[in-house]
Amino acid sequence: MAKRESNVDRVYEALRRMAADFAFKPDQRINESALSEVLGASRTPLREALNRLVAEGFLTFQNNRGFFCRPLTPSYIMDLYEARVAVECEATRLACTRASDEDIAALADYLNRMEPEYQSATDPEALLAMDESFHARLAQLSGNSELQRILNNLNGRIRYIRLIDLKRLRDRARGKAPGDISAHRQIVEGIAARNAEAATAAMRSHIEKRREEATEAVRIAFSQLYVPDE
Amino acid sequence: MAKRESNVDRVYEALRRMAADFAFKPDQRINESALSEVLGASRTPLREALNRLVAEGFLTFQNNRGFFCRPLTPSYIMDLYEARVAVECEATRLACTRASDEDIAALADYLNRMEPEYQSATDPEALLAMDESFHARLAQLSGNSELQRILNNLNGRIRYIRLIDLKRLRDRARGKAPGDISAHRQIVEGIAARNAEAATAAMRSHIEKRREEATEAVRIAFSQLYVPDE
DNA sequence: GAATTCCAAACTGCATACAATTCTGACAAG
DNA sequence: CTTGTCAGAATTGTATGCAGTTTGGAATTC
Repeated sequence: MAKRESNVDRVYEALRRMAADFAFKPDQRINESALSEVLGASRTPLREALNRLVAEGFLTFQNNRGFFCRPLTPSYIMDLYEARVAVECEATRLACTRASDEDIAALADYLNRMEPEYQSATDPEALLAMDESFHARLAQLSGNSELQRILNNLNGRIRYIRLIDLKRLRDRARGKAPGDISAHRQIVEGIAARNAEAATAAMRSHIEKRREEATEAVRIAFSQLYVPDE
Repeated sequence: MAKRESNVDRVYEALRRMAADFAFKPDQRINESALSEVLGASRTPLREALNRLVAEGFLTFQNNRGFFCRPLTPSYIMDLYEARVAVECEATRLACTRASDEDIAALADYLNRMEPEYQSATDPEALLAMDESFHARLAQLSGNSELQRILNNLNGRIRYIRLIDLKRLRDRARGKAPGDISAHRQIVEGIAARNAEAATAAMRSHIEKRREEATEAVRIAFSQLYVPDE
């Protein structure tokens, strides 16, 4: 009887996904009327959802001109990766002093259970889902919900680029596992040993390795976004 | 002729300030009609602004029940302080390798010029403004606008507690300067020496010293918010 | 041909109206 | 005294309409 989810929430979820996937091209202007028809809602709830996404950095807004997709530039993506370093390293540090042995063991266990799938999966979407899931679980060990919240936001905006990055890893190293689970394992070992320096160093180098590919990944992103096929 | 600022923006700014100052009491339900009259706008732009603030963590939202002020608990405030550590330490680290000598000198200079005012000021609002300004400038030196954005958001939500904290410092140490500018100076010196370890360590201990007071500050916050006078 | 002006069409900004849901408190039953 | 129920009041959810602004391109000028 009671509607569990409002129209705004539904529209918001749909838009977040679209914005994350760059269904709106970088800097593209968004037509409210057209979009409201596609989403089956009037402009009022649509605009409420759009405003949330502006506040989260997925979209931008200009007075009397409406909503636009966020830009896509190497420096923007670098900023996001650097912010991830900030958030995830601190989360790792906190996990070292705060997480229970059981919770750490559970994360290590998760890594072990996932490994076969990790090794065999070739679908970048699946790989990314597992990767994000690991990082999210780790952030949970920090016990800090703000860090988790920020990380979730950063992940949404960086997702498209990480997907490209994973695709490249797969294509470059045929036969080798694209997801370097060893880096994840190293981080968890550091936490298990309650060695904050080792754990954060591992996390930092893990993320920064990906960051270095950002410029190239952005270039590929543009070619994908503006070329009709595949 | 052209309106520079939309109604939504004006309402948003007003609401952000109100939310930061806990003009809405923690967990208090917000009445849209009443608020729209106070702010001189209809519910449509009001709700758009409210949605932005939900996305930024200043407010919460429940379906069919409307908007509520964010809660105020020690653990929530601790989380915010810890997130500040994450963001500001990484910003400091980046500043060490990235900021120009001139920019670092300018920050040191700002600190010197502010010192007399810092020492003499007793108004917590003024002290906090200077403190926030220093931290914002430092974040600028990182060259990372995401870190700046996140810091700005955290500062807004933690502001009320920091204000109380400064008031306590002033009242406890009569005659002594409440703003310990020495900590700030130490951070800048670390950056000037391009010594990331020293600079981030100074930043970390600076913020964590404040964090330790959080529980007590929250207690005071509640007594202020729910007692008529003072 | 390039730059400028101007107008109609398209779009955004916002108030309002009404439907849907939740809240309040009076009353009844246990 | 507590719990349950129910109708009316209050509040939120969303569609719609219109005013104000921007946009795109035809007409005009240099």
